[in-house]
Amino acid sequence: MSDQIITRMRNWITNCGLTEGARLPAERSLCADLGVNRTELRKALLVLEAEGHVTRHVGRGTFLAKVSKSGKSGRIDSTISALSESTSPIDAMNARLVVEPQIAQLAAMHATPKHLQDLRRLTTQMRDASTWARYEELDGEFHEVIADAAGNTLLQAVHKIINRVRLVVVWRKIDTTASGPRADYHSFAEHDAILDALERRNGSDACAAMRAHLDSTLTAMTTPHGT
Amino acid sequence: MSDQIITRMRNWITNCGLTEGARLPAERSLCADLGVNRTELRKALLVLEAEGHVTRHVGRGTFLAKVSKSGKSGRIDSTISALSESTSPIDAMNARLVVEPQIAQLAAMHATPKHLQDLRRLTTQMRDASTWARYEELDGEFHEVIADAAGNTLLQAVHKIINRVRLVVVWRKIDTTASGPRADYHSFAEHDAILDALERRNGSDACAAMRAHLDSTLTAMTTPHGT
DNA sequence: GCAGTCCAAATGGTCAACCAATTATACCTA
DNA sequence: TAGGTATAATTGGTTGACCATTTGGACTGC
Repeated sequence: MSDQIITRMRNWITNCGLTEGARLPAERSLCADLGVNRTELRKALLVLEAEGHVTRHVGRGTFLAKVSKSGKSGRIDSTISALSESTSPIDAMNARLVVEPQIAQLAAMHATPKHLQDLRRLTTQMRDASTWARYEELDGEFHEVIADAAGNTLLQAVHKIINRVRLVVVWRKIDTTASGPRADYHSFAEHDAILDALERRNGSDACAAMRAHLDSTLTAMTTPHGT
Repeated sequence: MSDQIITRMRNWITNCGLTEGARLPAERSLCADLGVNRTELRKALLVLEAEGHVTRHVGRGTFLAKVSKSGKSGRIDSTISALSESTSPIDAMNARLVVEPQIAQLAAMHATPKHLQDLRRLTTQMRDASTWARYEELDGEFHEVIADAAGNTLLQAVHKIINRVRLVVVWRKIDTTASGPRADYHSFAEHDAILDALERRNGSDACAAMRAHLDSTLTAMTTPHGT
């Protein structure tokens, strides 16, 4: 499919080290380098031209237009805003339930001492959080550290996307006037269980503990939060 | 300039009164209506396809895309090119192993008769594929239909991202000169097993069958492909 | 040495015939 | 009549030769 060629060309452009305004290799040599025929390459170039990334002139060649080499985060941002328009809160939580337990399982294998140390620090800080906003911030960091510990950059990115879509989609129902989580807040013990499994390098326990944690959160979210 | 044709096509689409999923006139008649030759029209259609506004199928025609999908794909593309720079082939396959089995499990619950019918058709077509490229295309569609059947737009998007990053990252090692998969190709039975579990609405079986399929593919990928 | 000219090579663009997939239709058989 | 099968028509996709433009160097004349 030519869709793939377009992606490869985008990739090539960002990696070829050419600055804006530079001339690309001729079509006939470029398609030999990439191992595709000229028609496929021209299809990709046409799309890139329509997007404004390159300009082409007969007899002269193809040139890079001014492409802002924005970092990954900016592009992920636009993905998130697009996805959040068509995702329901339930979908977001279910997606989290699909990915995070297995991320925890991988983290049990690959977590470094630094990761475990950070997680221990975070569990302590969460217990001391005086506001819900502060707690949420620490909780998000807790999950991000685990995703990082899994050692898979693609899964880490997926985790980031899912969680940020979730933050956009599920509106905070937490009473922001409250002072903070009580000492017996259920998530404390659940976080401890996850961390304990990670320290024991027990992947299946970590997976189960993470699933229990998310289930518990989902239940709390869908239940009216009276006492 | 073909830029103008693209604009005219955009206007034509918005004014023609066709609803989403409707079929456009055939290229040969459309380019007569618009007074342009087929090459120019096809350039415009290619851009519109890359933008996600239309989809095209050999022998069937060109169709207006679902509006929910339009606009997202282009942005997902840039996300993919960014991610593929920092993802290893092993990471890509592992990410697939994390997400797809559970997607299959959800699909067992939510698949519509239409989904199952499409999957049955695809399994047949894959057996008849005369080239590896054709088989890969159908296989990709098979997995996409399952992701769609899971009924979770966020998971579907995640699945799409992972698979397209994988396509960029793991370079095709398949001998493109070969005629196509043999009749006893292992994936045939594995696809059948997945489809069978989906038709029986058995989520755990579907999950296991998908995992077995991906494991098998991963093994084949990492093993030198002698006989 | 220099300006001008010409021409060949290289480049992106175009076209018509052909290919492959799909669908519609006619036809046959039970 | 129902259903299957072969066949033709339709559709989007591909290919290779060819076209139009630009560039750069060789050549010429002064």
